[in-house]
Parts: sequence; structure tokens; C-alpha cells
Amino acid sequence: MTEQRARRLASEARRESILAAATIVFGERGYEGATTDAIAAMAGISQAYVIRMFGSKEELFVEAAARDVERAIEGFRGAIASVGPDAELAVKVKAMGDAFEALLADRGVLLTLMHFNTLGHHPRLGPLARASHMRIYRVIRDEGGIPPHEAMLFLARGMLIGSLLAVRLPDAAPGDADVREHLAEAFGIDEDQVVALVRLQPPLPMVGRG
Amino acid sequence: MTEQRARRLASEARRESILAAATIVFGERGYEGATTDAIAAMAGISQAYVIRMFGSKEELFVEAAARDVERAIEGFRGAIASVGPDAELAVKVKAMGDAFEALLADRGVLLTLMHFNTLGHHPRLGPLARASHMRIYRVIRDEGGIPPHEAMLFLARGMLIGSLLAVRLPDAAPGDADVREHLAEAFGIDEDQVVALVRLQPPLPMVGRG
DNA sequence: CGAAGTGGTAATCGGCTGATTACAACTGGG
DNA sequence: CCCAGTTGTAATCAGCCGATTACCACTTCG
Repeated sequence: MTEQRARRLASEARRESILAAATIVFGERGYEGATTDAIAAMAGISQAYVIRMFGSKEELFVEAAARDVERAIEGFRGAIASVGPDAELAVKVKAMGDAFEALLADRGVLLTLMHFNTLGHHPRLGPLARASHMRIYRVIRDEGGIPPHEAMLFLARGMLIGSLLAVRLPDAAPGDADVREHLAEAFGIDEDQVVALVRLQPPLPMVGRG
Repeated sequence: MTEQRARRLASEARRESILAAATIVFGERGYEGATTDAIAAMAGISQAYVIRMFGSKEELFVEAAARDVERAIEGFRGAIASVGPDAELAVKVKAMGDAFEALLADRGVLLTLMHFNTLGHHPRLGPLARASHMRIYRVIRDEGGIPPHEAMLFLARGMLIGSLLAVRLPDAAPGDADVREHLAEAFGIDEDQVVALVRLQPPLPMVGRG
């Protein structure tokens, strides 16, 4: 485990690698609990460089969360494009649901966006989180052509699925029939497919503090 | 602002006051970001006493989260009792939804439970969070007599409402028609009642670091 | 070749963190 | 009244935090 100088990368590539690490660490430890040092270690560079490139931890979170939101929006747009804007409502909703599940398969993105949601009281991050939520709503409603009520139901189901994955409920599926029943309803699948959901959230490398 | 010795309280009363403060601070700053010192300050006692009474920050979180989960369960039981176990499905769901909204009016409880959900990967808190989620599911299904599919839909709607309150979306309602439309659908109310939702999340006193 | 620009870090700073220890103030029962 | 149990704190500790500074290493291009 000899520490050595990081390989030189172009600024843009390094930036991306830091944002990827930040998404994992912010997800695992929350905005306040995450440390720039843990992010640096995961990106394979020094803590000082993380701060120099982004200015502050807050700014880094802003960019990491924005990147994750953008990824979600791209996923929804791709889903709409894949079935065409004039497809039946149920078909579009199914495509967007699949895109959503694919997004949540990245546990870092899932948890970072959930933490983003809990920051409504933060003077800078709160307004950004509200704007991001509404941007996603508008993409679903306007670009997806999903009426307000159906868009709300779609998001509600999405929030439940996100919570179930965040708490790692599939880990408890093998030994608990109620868990399997609940997961099958939430994901709209058969109970015997539930155990395979664990693949959606492979174990993460533990970051810092034990 | 002269600091003075705290008024003596019986152990049980002090315990409760610390747990109430812990729910607020854990909610606002997350499990890792919250500090025992901020909790102590909010409870009006010394940081040392918080640790002595609960042993560790982790233990304090366990008890605070358990208390909040218990409050949720009591709320649901009260709602079921108020309409009777043989009421129509829609009546029971309505009563439980109202109980849920009343619970989420306490922003500390709302946010602490959301943070609890994001701790699925934690070796001790993760299993507790999963067990808590399933306890609530079973209360709704078994004591409430709500079938699995309807119970899932109820929880989904609840998670969406929780997210919208966590991110403080009602704060953005006055100036944004899309926000009002989305909130009206989520809460199942008229748009002109939406602005009054702000009452559900009154501003919290800022805690530490800000 | 050599200097300017870019990528990257070690060292350090003031301040905060959870936990421990040793001690002080209050209360009730005999 | 007095002492044993309970409630509460100041002081302190080792370690971690984000941020700053001053510096090093590599690349590019005249």
C-alpha cells in the first residue's frame, strides 16, 4: 500500500473522477457527515486538491448533486425517446419506470439524491433541491406527456422504491415472507423474482471511520 | 445569555428532553453530521451528560429513531381505532393518511426517519431500519386490515409526501403554478388550499455551524 | 533549452468531535 | 443533620475537520 503521486490527468477527467467519488461518499455519509478527505482518498488524490478544484465542500456537493440530477433527467429522456412521444400512457410509464430503476441501481446516486431532498432547510442547497425536484416533474409531465395525476403516482411509486433500496430491504428478503410480499407489490413483480433484486444494490466499499 | 447550571430533572424526564432534542438535530444534520454538543445545547445541558446518559452517539440515535418509529405506530393505531377496524377501506386509508400527515408535521421526526432509511448499509442501524419499516408495514396491513397492494400504494403516497415536505416544496408554492399543481395532486386537495401547507413545516431554529 | 503554465501534494492551522475523568451540587431517608 | 445516591458539569484528550499556503513535478511550446 505504498502511497504514490497520482497519475496526471486532464482537468476535466480529474473533475469527473472526483464527482464520481463524491457521489459515493455523500451518499454513504450524508452532506454534513461526508469528508473531503474520504472523497479524495476514493478518487486517489490529495484532500487539498479536492478543495482547490471545487473551492469548498458545499460547492462540491452542489456540482455532484447537479450531475446526479442531470443523469436522472437524461435517463427519463432516453426512456421517452425509446418508445416515442406518442406511445400509450402505460407504455411510457413502464419505460420511465425501468429507466428509474436503472438509475437507482447506482447506490451513490440514489442516496445522494435522497440526502439532497432532506436539505430543504439549507439556505443554499434547499432552493436548489426544490428546483431540481420540479425540473424532473416537468420533464415527466411535459416531455413525457404524463398527466399531473399519473405523474404524481409515478413519482410516489418511485419514492417508495427508492426508500426500499436505500434501506436495503432486499437484503432481508430471503428470510422474511412479508418482505418478499411488500417488495413484489412495490416493484410489480412476482415474489420468486424478488430475491434477485439484491443485484440492484451490490455492497459498497466501506468509506472511512470503520 | 449567562450560562447557568441546568435545573435538576428526574432521570426519565431528562432522557425524554434529550431524545426530543436529538430528533431535531439528527433530522437537520443527519446521523454523521449531528453532534452530541448541538443536541446537549438544544436540551439545555452539557455534552458530557448526553454521552453519560446514552453511552454513545450511536446508542442515542438508536433510541431517538426507535421513539420516532413508535410515535408513527401509535399514530396509525389511533387512526384505526378512531374509525373502527371494520370501517370501509377508503375510510381507514383516509384516517391513516391524516395520522401520517400529523406525524410529518414534526419536521424532526420526518427527517430523522428519512435519514434512518438511508442507513441501510450501516452494520447496526441498517438492520434496525429494515425491521422498523416492516413493523410499520405489518401494522398497516394486519391491524389496519389493508390488503398488500393498497398498503403499498399508501406507503408510496406517504413517501412522496414525506419527500415534498422534507425538501420544503410548499415554500415554493406561492410563486410557481407547477408546484401548486404537484402539491395539490400529492396531498389530494384543491390548489387554493396548497399555500396553507406551509403551516405543516414551520421554520426550525438553526442548529450549530450556521 | 528554458520558462510559463498546469497538475498535484506535504505541511500546517484553528476549530470541532465523541468520549473519559474527576469533581461539584442537590435531594431524600434515617 | 448528615451521608449516600443521584443529577449535572468543567476540563481535558486524542483524533478529525475544511481550508490555506508554499512548494514540487511534469508538459508544452517558443
